[in-house]
Amino acid sequence: MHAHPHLSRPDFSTLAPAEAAAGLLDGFTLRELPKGYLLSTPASPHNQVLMVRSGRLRVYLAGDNRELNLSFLEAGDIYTTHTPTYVEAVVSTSLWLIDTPAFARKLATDPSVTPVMMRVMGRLLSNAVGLIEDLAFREVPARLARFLWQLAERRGLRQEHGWLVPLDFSMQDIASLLGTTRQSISSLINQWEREGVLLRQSRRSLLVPSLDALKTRCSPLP
Amino acid sequence: MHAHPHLSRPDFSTLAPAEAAAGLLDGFTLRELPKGYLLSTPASPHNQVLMVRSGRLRVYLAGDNRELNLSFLEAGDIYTTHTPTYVEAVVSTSLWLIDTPAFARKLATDPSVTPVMMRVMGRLLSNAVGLIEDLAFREVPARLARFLWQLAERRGLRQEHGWLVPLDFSMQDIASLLGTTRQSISSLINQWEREGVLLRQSRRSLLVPSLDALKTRCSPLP
DNA sequence: ACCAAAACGTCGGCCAGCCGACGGACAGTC
DNA sequence: GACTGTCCGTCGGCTGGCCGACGTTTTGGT
Repeated sequence: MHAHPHLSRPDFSTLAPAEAAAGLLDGFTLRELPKGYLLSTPASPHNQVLMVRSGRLRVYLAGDNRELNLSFLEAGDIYTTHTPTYVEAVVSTSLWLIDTPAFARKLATDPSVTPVMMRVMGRLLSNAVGLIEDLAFREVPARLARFLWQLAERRGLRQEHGWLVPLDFSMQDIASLLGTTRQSISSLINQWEREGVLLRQSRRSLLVPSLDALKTRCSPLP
Repeated sequence: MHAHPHLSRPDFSTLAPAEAAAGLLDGFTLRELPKGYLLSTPASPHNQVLMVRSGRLRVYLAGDNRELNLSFLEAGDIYTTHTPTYVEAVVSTSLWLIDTPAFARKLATDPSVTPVMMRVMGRLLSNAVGLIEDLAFREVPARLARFLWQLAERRGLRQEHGWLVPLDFSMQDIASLLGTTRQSISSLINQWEREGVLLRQSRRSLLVPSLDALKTRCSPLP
């Protein structure tokens, strides 16, 4: 199994602190984006490389009256607009930016940046492939189960009666991440709550008594 | 508009002949694969970088009794198994291979390889995003129209009564590229033939009288 | 020329899930 | 407290296209 788009963070443990502080961000400019700002569209001419300092970006594709979220980027996340997507600040966000020509020069002079960049692109690729697998092979319930399961694995807090899973996405957000509709997600979650797989804690968190119950729902129809 | 997976070729015009001959392939080993050989699976432990010399590779994902082709690789194509896919020789194939650790060393010592690799990964990413758009936003007829249209753009030969489009894929191959079934493709092609959009020339080529007829079928429902 | 295997054409049943619609529950804000 | 915007729950109708099935055509091997 490999990672889901929206849950993976860059692997900074492999980045020497000196690099992170000194080399890597040379040449980047710091920018503040207001909430709702559209940083990039598929049509925009020049690519760039960015790293989020604080806030939250949404990376998405848009089709005929429908949107598909590829990923949400938060503090520390790196992204490159090599690929034709929309990038939008969902809250006020500050980030470091550089455009591709400048970054290419940087790559040429400082070879230590290359492995970082390869990892970033590799991760983007894995995310994309994961989404393709979801869309092509899995039904909506399996996608949601996988999503929640991974969220619990990564962000869940062990509690007395299960895992407390923080959920700072609206149902519309989740639907767009999984390539389905708000209604389908809403119905599923409520059904699962009736079945005892989930307990709604607050508005923005779930309690999952047993991860196994989720895991069994990850496969098509056993 | 951006490229479809299965139709793009690497841009060697940007590669100085000296590089192509001398630097790039240093450290690669030449291998011959028999027809049907499975070079790589999602489970296989170590990644590699490869370039096809002759023959044909199929890159695909497998799900529950279903397969999805990401791409077919032919002479000159470069690929990296950074991402968990199956790679299989559909005919007897010869290729240059190197594994990632060795390639990483190469990248570190010879910075001129970096841009080539970035382009390759960028292309893979664009292909993946294109597929996601297909699966998420477009219905099957639109996917097929787009596929044929791009094939005609790239490989089509101008003829007296239209474009002659070579088609060295079986219908099953096309279906798997577009994330649908053999039956749907078969029905569509025959229907379009009845409507005069297509003429079957030989078994492995089509004659398209007007590309516009295809183009109008690329959008959902106008 | 022959036969097996692969590829193609077509039909109908069936269902996941999209879509529109509408009402209720929560914030904030004035 | 009323006013407004965003989010959530639920229902039913409708449909794209998957699936199984079966017959026909083409290919390739010996």
